Amino acid sequence: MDKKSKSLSKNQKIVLDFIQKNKKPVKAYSILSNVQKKGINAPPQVYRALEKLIEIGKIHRVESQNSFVACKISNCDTPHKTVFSICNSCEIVSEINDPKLFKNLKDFRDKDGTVFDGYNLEFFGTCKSCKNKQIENTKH
Amino acid sequence: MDKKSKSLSKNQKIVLDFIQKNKKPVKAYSILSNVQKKGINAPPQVYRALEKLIEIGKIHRVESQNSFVACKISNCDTPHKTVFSICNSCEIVSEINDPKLFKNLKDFRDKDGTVFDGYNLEFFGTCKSCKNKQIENTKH
DNA sequence: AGGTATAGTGTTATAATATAACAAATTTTT
DNA sequence: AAAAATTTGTTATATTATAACACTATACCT
Repeated sequence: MDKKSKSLSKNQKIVLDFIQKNKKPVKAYSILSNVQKKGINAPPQVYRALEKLIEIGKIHRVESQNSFVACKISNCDTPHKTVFSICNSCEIVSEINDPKLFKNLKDFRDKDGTVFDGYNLEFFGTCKSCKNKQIENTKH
Repeated sequence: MDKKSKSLSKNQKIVLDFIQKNKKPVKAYSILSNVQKKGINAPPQVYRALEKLIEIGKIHRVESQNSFVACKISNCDTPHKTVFSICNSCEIVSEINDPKLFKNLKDFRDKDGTVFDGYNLEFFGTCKSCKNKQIENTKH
């Protein structure tokens, strides 16, 4: 049994469920309006669930978007160590799981030798699909 | 002459000046209240200046804090490629300029081979000074 | 099982962060 | 000097997030 899978509360389940259903990251108030039929009425209920879900690593916060996305890494035991690629055009976000990069970041320490508890890395660019669309549009 | 140093507008100078005076990152509304005596009256004036200063690389946005900090890298010609260390305790932010890490990030491409225009990396931990204070407090 | 500590809930109000929209002034380019 | 582009000043409002408080459910302990 996984220590982290203590079982979520009602609101935590509702919020996680909604986030997992979405391929793209979702915003807090979008979550709110989508789960009101399930009995979540006010922002603090959403933000509390988000806080907990982030803490246990089930979701991540995409800082540059103020949005939230489900962790895609199975059996994720490393909350607060995240790498994303973000398309500047369609804003789609993918979680990156690159062992070499992961190791580089994990082992990094600064000039003082400080070790870090966590990190968040966001790459920005144009995703393949958007790049293709741009090329389409160039053809007169 | 540097292409980027086109000369800043009045509000841009005022805002940059204030950010550069501060060792810690500053928040937009803190900037506003501190430059009101210089004739900047409303949020949009601050946010516009911030937007431009970020664009030209004079300042960076610390995403996890919604705050803004002057670029510490002399002759910075790489806006949107930033690495910070952030103390969880005192929230002080240092810009990291590590050639090896820089190269790793610059050269990184994802599974599709996509090259990225930029990135933002934020490391979280406890800075030396805060760690020392914690040890002090342990000594009954 | 009963007591108590911990975590979660529901609610109202409000704080903090950020942008839209528009008219006027300034600077840059031609 | 006219046209174009940028910056300004302003009001209003949108978006994101938290404080505070009373209450309820769950876990945990001997």
